Amino acid sequence: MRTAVIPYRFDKDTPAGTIAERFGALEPGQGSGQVVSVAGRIMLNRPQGKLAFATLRDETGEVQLFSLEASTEDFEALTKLHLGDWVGATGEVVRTRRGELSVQVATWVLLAEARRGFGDKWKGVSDPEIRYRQREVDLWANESTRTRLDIRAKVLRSMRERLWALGFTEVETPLLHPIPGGAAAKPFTTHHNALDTELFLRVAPELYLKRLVIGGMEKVFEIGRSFRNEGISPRHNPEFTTIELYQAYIDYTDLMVLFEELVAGICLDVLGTTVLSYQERELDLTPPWRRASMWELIEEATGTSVSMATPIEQLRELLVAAGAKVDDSWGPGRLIAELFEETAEAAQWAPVFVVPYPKEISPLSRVHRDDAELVERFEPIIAGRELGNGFSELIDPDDQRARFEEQAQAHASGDDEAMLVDEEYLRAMEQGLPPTGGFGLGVDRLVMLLADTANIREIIAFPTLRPEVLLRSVEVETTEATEA
RNA sequence: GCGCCUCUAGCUCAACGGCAGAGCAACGGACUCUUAAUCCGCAGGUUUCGGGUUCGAAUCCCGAGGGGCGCACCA
Repeated sequence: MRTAVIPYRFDKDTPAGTIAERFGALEPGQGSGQVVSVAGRIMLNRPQGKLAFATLRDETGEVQLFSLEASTEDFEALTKLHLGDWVGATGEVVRTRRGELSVQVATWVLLAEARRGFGDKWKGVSDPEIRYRQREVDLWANESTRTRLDIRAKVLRSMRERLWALGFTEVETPLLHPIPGGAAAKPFTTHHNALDTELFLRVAPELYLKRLVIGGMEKVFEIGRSFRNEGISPRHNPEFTTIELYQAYIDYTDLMVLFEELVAGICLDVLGTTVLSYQERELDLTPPWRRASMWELIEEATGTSVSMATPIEQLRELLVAAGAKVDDSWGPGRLIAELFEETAEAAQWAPVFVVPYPKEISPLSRVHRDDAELVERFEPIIAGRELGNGFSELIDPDDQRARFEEQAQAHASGDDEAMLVDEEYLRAMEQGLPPTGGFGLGVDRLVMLLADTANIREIIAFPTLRPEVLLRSVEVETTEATEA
């Protein structure tokens, strides 16, 4: 290995991927007279006696390095580079006799050594253990990994640009909450030493965002992480990204339009079409999406007609017949919602807004203007999965207090996902929340659709895994010796 | 949390009750137009770990650990 000191900077002036476009007209065996500096990783190395070929890859693409013992500095060392080593190289752009556009290296410098390599040079790395735990390896070994992360970045960018264009203000609210609120979920718990107080990682930003609306921010959104202390699955990561959006003076019908337009618009920005292929099946996101009630969809799926007026015993029987558990405390609303999830939800492929929702399972939604048992809430279902949740916000502080108290009672009797009474939020509501519509959207789920992945880990750079146990005793001894 | 599947060289994989192997990477060498270059040579392993059955275990059984999938829960 070369003993030269690794430089602190390198004047890279040409992305590898731009060379083909700029110098495509060169004939085989011809030089361009143009000297460029490229930098990246050695992906393949083909020394051939007194000349050598190597494939250099950077973020933009690949280019061949062509070296000659007679004219390339430190030729011997160049031919001994390892796959994965970072190098910077400077030389004329030429096309070799065999027709490959190349940088004919005059000078070069090692920028980093790859001591570990990147797996099989042809097959790469496929072991999920390595792919998820050592994403840096996966990113280099598998091009599609980079593509998926790029799609995620484009989704976030498009989302922001579209909302900015609509006049929304992006805000940030606390991740550390004194009371977990805004969603039915088990929180992570932590502790602040100086305040000597228990804090929770947020399960949803909802309540803080509505307080900003109370404070006069009429159109706000937040894109960020929430945390739920629940199971991990191909569709669930303990930390996940959502966008929540609130706009004063609009209701749930306006929200559905906003939602479908936003999702379809993002899809158009990222993929150039609103008709995509997901898991080898066509999925058309072109608005408007269907609006349908739970009972309508249940009837379609099962042939059985149900409604909020169906006798509770019958609903219980149907749910048991569908193979689900039934809790005695559940009213008709919860039973119908469970029945829907059990029998009809997974079958919804094309986008559909399930609307309205039972009041019983919606502690933050405003009562439906036409039916006291319902709320003005919807959930968009795409490819069998909930993509989000939205509603006309509950604005009456007295009603909100009553709903919180119901939740707190459920919590006290063992439902550890039920909410608690949030006095801070109730006080804020008493300042006056105008009629407001708000929705949340699972960003990871949306990215999964656009990136065509069935597993959420594929579109999260570093998904949550059980911590790795590395044997470090030798390093610890070294450290102690140094300190002593 | 429960169920099913899986774990062999750095990577990708064979061997499936009878001497643990190949390709790539690595290491040494040859080669003046290669494209997963080619050729010669060399090295690489507590078969995830711990028990058990057996004359003999990577292989069969039990347990532990990591991972994947399904269920549950949700976005």
